[in-house]
Amino acid sequence: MKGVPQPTLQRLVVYYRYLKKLAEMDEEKVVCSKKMGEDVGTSSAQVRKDLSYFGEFGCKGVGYEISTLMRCLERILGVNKRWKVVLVGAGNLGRALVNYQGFNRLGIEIVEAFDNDLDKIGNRVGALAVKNDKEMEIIIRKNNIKLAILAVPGEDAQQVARRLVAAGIRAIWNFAPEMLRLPADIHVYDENLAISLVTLIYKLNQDISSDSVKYIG
Amino acid sequence: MKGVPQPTLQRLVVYYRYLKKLAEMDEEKVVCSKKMGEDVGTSSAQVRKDLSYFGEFGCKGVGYEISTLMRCLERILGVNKRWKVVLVGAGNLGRALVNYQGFNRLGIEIVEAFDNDLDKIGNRVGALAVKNDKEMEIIIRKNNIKLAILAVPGEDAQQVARRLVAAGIRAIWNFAPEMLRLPADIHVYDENLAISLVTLIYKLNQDISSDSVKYIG
DNA sequence: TAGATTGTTAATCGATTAACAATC
DNA sequence: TAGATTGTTAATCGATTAACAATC
Repeated sequence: MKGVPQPTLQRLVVYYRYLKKLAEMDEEKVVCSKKMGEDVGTSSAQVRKDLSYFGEFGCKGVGYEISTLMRCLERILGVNKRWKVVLVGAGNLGRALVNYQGFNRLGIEIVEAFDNDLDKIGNRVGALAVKNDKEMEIIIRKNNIKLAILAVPGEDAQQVARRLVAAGIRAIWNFAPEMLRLPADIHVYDENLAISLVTLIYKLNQDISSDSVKYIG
Repeated sequence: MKGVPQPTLQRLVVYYRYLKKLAEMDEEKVVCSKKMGEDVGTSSAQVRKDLSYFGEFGCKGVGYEISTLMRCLERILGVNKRWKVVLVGAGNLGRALVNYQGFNRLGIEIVEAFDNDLDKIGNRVGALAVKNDKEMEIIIRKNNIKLAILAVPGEDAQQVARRLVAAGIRAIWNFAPEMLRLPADIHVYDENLAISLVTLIYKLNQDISSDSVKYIG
């Protein structure tokens, strides 16, 4: 149950969503790794290998029972439970995340939103009212919240992150373009939108450069 | 210039942002790979290796001239040019992306926003007015736009993506939780927010499970 | 039984790390 | 010159792929 590669974990989420869709369509009871792989864009060997980190879920010569595997993945990933989450930073991105559908389906519930901007405090964001971030620590402690979404400006990120950890937060989904320096046992996922975008621009730019080489040479 | 690992590319963006900050602070003219690595959370060997894919930028015994390396990375990544981008899907996420600062700094300019929802068409999103997606193809062609942000519901994603490609789009930043099936020469970056979040939940859940083992055993 | 498909082992591939000669 | 640091080569590590025995 330890040493699961990060790529495997990410594919597991994809498998889970795929199985959920299959289950909704309700056409087949069983799916094999070959079909799964083709449908989600990987190989059958990869699918079997990924699952093998967690146990045996299939039936040789037959495949995987869709509903069973789905529920197993649900438990493995932890999305069978409900998770309370706080948002810090009620800017454009933060507001979009609160309103984003699809988190609910994964058992995520954003229960509070905080900001330090007096103009934002009190505003509605989805079903929430933005609260003063001074209340942050108390509310996080009282509700025993472990997961936070950090969507504050880069220059505030480190300081806010430390406050979150001091208040009992154990995992941070970080949208600020800053390296957070936190205790090693705090889980951080850096969601760096600029990185994603620039890798696309790089490839686009490569194409164009090699095109012009064609014209010259 | 080919065969650059994706992780290298992503770190290059981090180095670039780091150097920009150093340049703004204007304290040192030169930085060495050791300091760079420590400050951005990797090793000096990794920094040198990453750069070596593109040439020689340093001075043995000295380090890298900050402003020079910055400009080199700018050109390598393609962010020295301005890139026109269209947004398709003016929901919460799409609107947040249009308003997101930080893209501008990377030379990205979102020049049009489209939607098929009559309630959204005509609304302002940042400085843009949302247009009917029926006009999409014509406008993309006319302005010779190569990059699109796809923020439509999952069920529409495949069909919209095909239309974008037919209109001349060469790279898609895909926020829809769908595998796009497109010609191999189209660049797609899947930005899957659910995947990121679930990997955090998995780790959080692991912690909690092993905690309870502690109490039992 | 014959055909299909799993779970796993071994082989391959690719990225990271360590070490060091070159040289400022 | 002595100390520092690059760029690169070789060693290591980790993930993917291929192959196949087990078995439904």
